[in-house]
Amino acid sequence: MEPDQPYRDASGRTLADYPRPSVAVDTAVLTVIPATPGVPPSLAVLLVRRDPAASGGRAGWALPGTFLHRGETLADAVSRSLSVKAGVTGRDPQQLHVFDDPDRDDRGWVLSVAHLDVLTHAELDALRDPRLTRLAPAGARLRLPYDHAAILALAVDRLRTEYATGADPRRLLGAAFTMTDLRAVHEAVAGRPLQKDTFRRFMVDQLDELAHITAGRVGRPARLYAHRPA
Amino acid sequence: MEPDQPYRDASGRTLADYPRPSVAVDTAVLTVIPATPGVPPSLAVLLVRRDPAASGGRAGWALPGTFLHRGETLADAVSRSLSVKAGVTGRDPQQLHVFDDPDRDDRGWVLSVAHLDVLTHAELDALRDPRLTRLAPAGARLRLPYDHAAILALAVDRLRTEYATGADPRRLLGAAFTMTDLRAVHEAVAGRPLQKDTFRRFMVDQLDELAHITAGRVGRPARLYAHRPA
DNA sequence: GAAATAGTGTCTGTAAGACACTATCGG
DNA sequence: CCGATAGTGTCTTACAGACACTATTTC
Repeated sequence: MEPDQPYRDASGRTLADYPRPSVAVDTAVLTVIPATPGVPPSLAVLLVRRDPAASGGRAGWALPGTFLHRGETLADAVSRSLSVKAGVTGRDPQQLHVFDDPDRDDRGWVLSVAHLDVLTHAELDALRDPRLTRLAPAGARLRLPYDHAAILALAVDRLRTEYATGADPRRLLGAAFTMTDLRAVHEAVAGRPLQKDTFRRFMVDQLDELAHITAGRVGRPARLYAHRPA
Repeated sequence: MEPDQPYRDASGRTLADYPRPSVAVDTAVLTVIPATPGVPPSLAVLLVRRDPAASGGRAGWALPGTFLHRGETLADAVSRSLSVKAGVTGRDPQQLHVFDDPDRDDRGWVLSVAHLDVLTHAELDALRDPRLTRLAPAGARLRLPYDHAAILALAVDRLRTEYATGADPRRLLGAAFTMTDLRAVHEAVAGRPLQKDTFRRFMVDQLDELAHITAGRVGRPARLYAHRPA
């Protein structure tokens, strides 16, 4: 990837002659676990077992991460780390922040670019390796190494901001859903109950109204909606 | 800075045995140039002369930037680049985004962390070296190298978002100012005129009302306000 | 008084929060 | 009919946008 005639500065040195940091990516993969009878849906984060060699022999759980390889973009590295460490294919990782404390990693000088990615629970549970990964409640104060607790907090905050502005912007719901389904997802992200009527009025004109109606369940059937193509 | 017993991974290699990118910082330093008779205040960005050696002999202007040195935080590197390249002391640089295209810099593999910093025109004009720097209108489509046009656009957007939420959050105004002064600054940042009455009603209860009044000028004297201590 | 600038009264439209009501199903 | 869930009517409050008015100065 280096040019044949590497660039040399005024003192005749190339970029490689100056000290460079290692650059890592760490990703908070968030999802919404669907409701089960009696349990509301909840926001969860994907954790992977820490490499014992990299963590000084200590066990534990951490956000998936990896070092950036030559020729890769950060998004590539995020996808690779999810694929290798969790068996999961990422969708659209989004940068959050660079953690840059020179002493944050005792292995050396390591910058970490924090990312957020969002997957449906179906994708995540079908793909992830249960021996290497677990899902933990994203709202809880988890004990995580490095800056991972801060990354998680940033990621949840970012996702909440996104979900406050529109209808399921990360497409966690499928092709057809009821207003109650949509509200349940938004409540899981927000971490608090939302008003039924206000919520509906805000969302209804951002969605396509389908002709179909739910049937077979208790209570009045619900209208079905779909995401607007946009 | 390296520990005496460097960390070795499963294959016995240290972090330094893997390829690492160079990491740069580039900063959009924004300011508001005060009104002169007949000319409204305007948002401006600080540009520095490009190092001809680094730009293949081509002249031109760019955002100030530098490479990250060992032991430095990104904010440190931003401050250093402003100090060395422009003679300016930065205040509170804020990360915007990491530009990570592996081919974005023809000198090699260089990541750039874009930053925003904001200074008063007084600070900037007292400190900056006019032979090395100029102020350019931040709204214009400037021809800038690398991703600098994108960085500038991100920086302006971020500043607009900040100024939409409160009264002069970056403290571009001094200890006492009129509502018209405040509105002029917000209009320069927003890049469009704002309603006099709506603006006042939104701002007035975020400020401390001073006892003093302007005098000596044409028209009704104006009440003076100060930033609330926060 | 005229020009200029500062500041306010008030109407309209929109939207959130809150509450209670109506609608339509299964059993 | 009852229980359960879906969906709406409507009141209150708040606030942005818009317009026109009043207030206080210099000349």
